[in-house]
Amino acid sequence: MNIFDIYLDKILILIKKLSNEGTLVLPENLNGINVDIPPSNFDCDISTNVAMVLSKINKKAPIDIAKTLVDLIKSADDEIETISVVKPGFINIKFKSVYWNNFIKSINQNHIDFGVNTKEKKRKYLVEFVSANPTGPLHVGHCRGAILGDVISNLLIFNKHDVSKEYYVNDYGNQIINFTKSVYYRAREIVYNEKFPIENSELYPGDYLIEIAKNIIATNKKLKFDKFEDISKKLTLLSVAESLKLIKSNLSNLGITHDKFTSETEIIFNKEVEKVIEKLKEKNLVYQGKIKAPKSENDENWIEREQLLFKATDFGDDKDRALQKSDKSWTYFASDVAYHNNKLNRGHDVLINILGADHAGYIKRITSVVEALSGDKNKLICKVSQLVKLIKEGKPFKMSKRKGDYITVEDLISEVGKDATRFIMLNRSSDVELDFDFAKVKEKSKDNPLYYVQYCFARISSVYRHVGLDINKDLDITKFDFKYSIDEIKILKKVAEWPKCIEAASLRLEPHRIPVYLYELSSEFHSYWNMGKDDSNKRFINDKKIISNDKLVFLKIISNVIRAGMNIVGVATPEKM
RNA sequence: GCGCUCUUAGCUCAGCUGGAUAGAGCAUCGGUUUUCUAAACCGAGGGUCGGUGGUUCGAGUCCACCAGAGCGCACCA
Repeated sequence: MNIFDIYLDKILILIKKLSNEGTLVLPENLNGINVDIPPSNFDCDISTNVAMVLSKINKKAPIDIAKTLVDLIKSADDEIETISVVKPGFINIKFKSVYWNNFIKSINQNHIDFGVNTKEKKRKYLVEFVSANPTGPLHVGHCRGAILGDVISNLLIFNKHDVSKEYYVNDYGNQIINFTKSVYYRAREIVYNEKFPIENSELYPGDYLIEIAKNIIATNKKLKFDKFEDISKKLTLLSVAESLKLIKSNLSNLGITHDKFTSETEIIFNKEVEKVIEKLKEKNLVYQGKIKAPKSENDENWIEREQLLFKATDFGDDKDRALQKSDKSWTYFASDVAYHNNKLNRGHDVLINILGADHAGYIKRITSVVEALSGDKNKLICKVSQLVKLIKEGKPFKMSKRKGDYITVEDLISEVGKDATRFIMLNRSSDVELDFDFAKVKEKSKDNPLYYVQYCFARISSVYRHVGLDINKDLDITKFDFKYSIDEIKILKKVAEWPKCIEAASLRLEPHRIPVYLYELSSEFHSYWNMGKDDSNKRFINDKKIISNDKLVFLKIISNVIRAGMNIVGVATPEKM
């Protein structure tokens, strides 16, 4: 629990007591009451709106309610230095330094769990992310969602939940056939010296297919590249496997590993689609019918056909969705329904899907189907990551798959590095388009927030190194002096916000709050560090090369929060820079 | 035409599920190194939170409408 919640509980107990005594009327819902961080221009530590929330139902001015509460709060708590009522009716509290001393003591004792959200009960999560078609290496477009999914998983794991990270392999359908054909023609190019039919727009032109073909030829000496139909099955397996090898290596370069790869082909082969459709039929959610043309669409182009449909409109979707194509084969949607049923059968409490912006239109139908199968509206949460606008040499860089003119994850990592990529991609809300400027990401200055935060950790490490200690080892200190200055307490107040940051980030699955917080904390620290230039009392190591226990603990606490945050983000905390 | 996401300082963006005088960075201008890492710090200027209404003690935040940007809208995956 964080210090704000602890105080909120105190206030709730107080007003409930007053309500029982009949001196205060409480609304049914107390959720509007909160304890928060006051704006920086007020000289206080926490602030509550309780009087304003209670004002209406008690038919009293907020200020008057606040005044009566203030006396009661003050008399019940001897750690309060000042408590005041401010304009609209806020109650502001400033603690004595002993309060912060106790705070430090408590996090120094259980530093490993500091920040972990203990309010939520432990649950089983399944996070599906990336799930890019296995037709080649990952490119920059996949990157943001990949990192988002990975960090959401880290965040849930940090909060002690059970998490399975999964990749759905779309190794079935026309795109895979075209991909396999492309490998086939590349192989013929090598074996028979036959020109690759580049004019065929269905085929994949990328050079990486040559590598894939070479690898397959080298490891399958007996394979003859004569008639495509004769080897298509075998070649598909081999090509997809090669592709996945590339993708896994890309992911590993980004610092990402999945726990499970589920194959679409396998889902279809195991008749899971039939089974789930049977299940939906029992619920009367599947029927043979026609989809109506959208109003604006040209009627001439619209082909109406009767096919097997899922009643997505029962769940708020704009149209019912096709499960079967006219040749009776399953649509992508049908196998995805089966895959989600498969996920549900494995007993997860919550499913999370990370999707790219171009798949946002798909959310309604898949959440509908999960609701239909599980009876739970909130079983599946879809998180969309918006596009990344690449900027190179000051200009937007457009990728074109046809020209083979796109930036792969490999290019990206070798140019700007894993950590900078992860930190920058996460530093913004996933709801917003992101500018990714190669020049800026590579810059080693405070323009680059990654280095700014890492530098903070490195400075702390440096102090420890100077007094012969290792920042990565536990501190064995039992004796404290507990004399912290106003400037140090200011940083400790920021540290106290860490659990709140984690809570907000995990509640809304918004990991960008973590880099934003780490930047703010680092900023406070750098600021303090520079005070040491004018005031030697603020230097960590004194003239006699001695550091106080207070300062050692102070640094330790800050470094632990930074390390924990950077671990969630998935980037390093170097001791020297 | 419909759906989803977005619109906050010159630029890039935060804003903790409705709170107080809306915050950072970049850019601009001016300062800070015999001392723990200057990849740092301090100061200055810069705003009709896209627009109009509404909800209430209180709106950048919620609702409606409008404008603009991006993404999507059949058996592709």
